[in-house]
Amino acid sequence: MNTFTEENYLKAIYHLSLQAGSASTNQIATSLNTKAASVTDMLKKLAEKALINYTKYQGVTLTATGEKIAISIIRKHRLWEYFLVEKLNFKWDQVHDVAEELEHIASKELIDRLDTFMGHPKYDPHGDPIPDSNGLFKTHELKPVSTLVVNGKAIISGVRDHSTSFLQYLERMQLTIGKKIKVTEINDYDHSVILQVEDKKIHISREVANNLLIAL
Amino acid sequence: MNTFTEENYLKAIYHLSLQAGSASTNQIATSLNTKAASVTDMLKKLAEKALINYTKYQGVTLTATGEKIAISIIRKHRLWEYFLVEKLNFKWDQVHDVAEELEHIASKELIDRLDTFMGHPKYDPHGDPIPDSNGLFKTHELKPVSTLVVNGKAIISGVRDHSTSFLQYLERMQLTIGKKIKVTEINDYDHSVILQVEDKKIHISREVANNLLIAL
DNA sequence: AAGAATATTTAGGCTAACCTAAATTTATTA
DNA sequence: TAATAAATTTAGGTTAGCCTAAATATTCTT
Repeated sequence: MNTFTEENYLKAIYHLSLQAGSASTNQIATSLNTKAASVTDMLKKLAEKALINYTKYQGVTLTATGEKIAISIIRKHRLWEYFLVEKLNFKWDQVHDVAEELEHIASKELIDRLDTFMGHPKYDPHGDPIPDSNGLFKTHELKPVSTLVVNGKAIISGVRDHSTSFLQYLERMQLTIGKKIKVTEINDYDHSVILQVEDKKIHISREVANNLLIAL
Repeated sequence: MNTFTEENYLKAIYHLSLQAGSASTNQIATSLNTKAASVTDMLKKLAEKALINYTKYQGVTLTATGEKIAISIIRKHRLWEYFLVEKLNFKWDQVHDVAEELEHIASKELIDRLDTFMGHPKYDPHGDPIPDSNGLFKTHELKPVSTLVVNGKAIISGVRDHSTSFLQYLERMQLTIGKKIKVTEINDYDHSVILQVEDKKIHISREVANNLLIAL
């Protein structure tokens, strides 16, 4: 088995690679709140264990084995988040840190039973897909609200920014997963957007429109 | 906060002290599967943090602070065991190792919500009392079956041995928590006992009678 | 109460994961 | 393309928790 720290590295590399194709030492250091030198140490170790492809100075990608582990951690993270919100009534902005701890509980049986207990949910509270027990899931193709044109309709389906403050903002604005929206106006000057949500008009900034994801 | 290892030491010291009043270096080493020299290191550290009372060669006891932490870990352990059995349908002999991991999840809010979700259970699946969120619980005064006389009646309420094999044995014999029993015979020679449980007669050894706990 | 047995502590070392500072490589830009 | 900037790695050090072997304290036995 792997240490918590190794698991955190694998997860970070997975997420970073999704965006850029590979992860650099500095990106990993930033995302794990550690220093580049520490990252280099760990990269050697993970490469030694054949969990990453690493050539000095060139950034890293996960091997098949490494990816499998990363996905299993993400599965655990998202299932626990679902549990915390749906069963324990946590708010969606309160669950991340606790799930960061819970995701390292090793037992596969535990997580498969938890999955069954909750009825095999497909998405976590933030709209991210939950891998099944074989590690399969659709890498969802969501677009930001900012890609909609006037009169475009869509359903709020995810977030690009998972920070507490953004999630709290969305909750206050009632811009939560599953809501139907329609763009009624786009401001040319600052790219802010006015949305029709149920019977309300909601004005959001360009930044929010970029970080709020939709399905059509 | 404390490390997982520190928490495990505090828990071990708590359990050992319950029996003998204090815990010795060797007892702690045995119970944590480590070596006496490692224990001595940790005892110094815990004493430094004022979590234990330690004088060289004299064994240790928990301070009030140390005990509070130990009890909070026991609360978490037992609540998780209850969850695993009652909600996820684990068998009572399968939950210990997973609970050993879960008990170190820090969030107090998590555990209090979990407690509420399950309806504030008073006992875990093995009959051990669950401390409430203030750390209060009745240190239960159960006696072994072996203290009963012929025709004595009681209710199975706990176990002294939490090993997988003992728990599996009890399950096979249908000697589970809550069952009403009556002693129909005691064998003078080997101190084995015949119990009436529901409509069955069950023959148990002296060893089992010593490790199975009852309330009257 | 002295010697033997047992328990405990000290000394010195190891590994995982972190750090800073210095060296080196890669990327950028004039 | 040379020089500067930025990114990365290496060198050397720290802490937590563990270990073995040796030293010391306590307990038991006679």
